[in-house]
Amino acid sequence: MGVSTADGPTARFDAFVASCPSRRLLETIGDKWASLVIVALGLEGRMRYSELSARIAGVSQKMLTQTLRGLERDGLLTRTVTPSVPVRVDYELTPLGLSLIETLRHLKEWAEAHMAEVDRAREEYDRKNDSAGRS
Amino acid sequence: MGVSTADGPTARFDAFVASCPSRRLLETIGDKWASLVIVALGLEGRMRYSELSARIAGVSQKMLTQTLRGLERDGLLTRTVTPSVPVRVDYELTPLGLSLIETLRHLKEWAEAHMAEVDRAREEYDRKNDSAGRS
DNA sequence: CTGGATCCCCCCCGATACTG
DNA sequence: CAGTATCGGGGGGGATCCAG
Repeated sequence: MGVSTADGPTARFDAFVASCPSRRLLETIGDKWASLVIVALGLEGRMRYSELSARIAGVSQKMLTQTLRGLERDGLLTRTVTPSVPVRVDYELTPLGLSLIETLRHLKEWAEAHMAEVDRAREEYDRKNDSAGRS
Repeated sequence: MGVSTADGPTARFDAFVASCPSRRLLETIGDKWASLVIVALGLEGRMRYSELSARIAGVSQKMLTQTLRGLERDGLLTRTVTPSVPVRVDYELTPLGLSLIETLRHLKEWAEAHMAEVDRAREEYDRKNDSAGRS
């Protein structure tokens, strides 16, 4: 709140309001671990907590759990507890989560097509600012 | 380091390595202000620093400058200084930056089509955990 | 007008220890 | 096996002042 005092003619394009769907989506999948969890589940189908933990190298228990809770809350995946000993918990994408994978593929395609350009731009930019510097 | 000791058969899918293009792209556009700058420039074409500052409500000078530098480094936009008094600086998307807008549109489309579902899922999730809570 | 420099707070996140 | 609770460091990012 505070960004847009009125919902009327003040907001010309909604992309700049916090409630804009696109921005909220970016906050979700822009999350480092969230997208990895989604991709992993998209590839493997259904995974246990320990499988996810092993698959996504570098994630801590805390972040994995936190990420899974968030995605479950968003309705992107389901959490299934099998009350055995020891407990078994499985995670699986919902149809909603599966549909998101299509979108992630578009991102992947752009990245694979253009990230090399980004690399070159970075090298050039860094080279200019490392040696010659400013002014 | 430590994530992938070997580049050989250890890494089965590159999406989980930090150098994966998709992940790097997500780090870029997942940045709160970066995507807003890109969208703004995509709509308006060419904008001055002050125009961007006014257009993207809530961004601080520091973050705006920092974001612009990052995007310039990535080759997504150009920075043009007109040495008048006072100085005038214009920002404009490069062809590379323009191509990224197409990708952002896919995100937008998914968001507009499905974010309502996410909202419903959240409400339901919160309602269940606010009242009944945990066992 | 554009933005660099500095201070500083907050929150994210990793590490560790403990529970069912 | 699958978490929760807690502590603490580090960095993101806002506010402010200053420079070109």
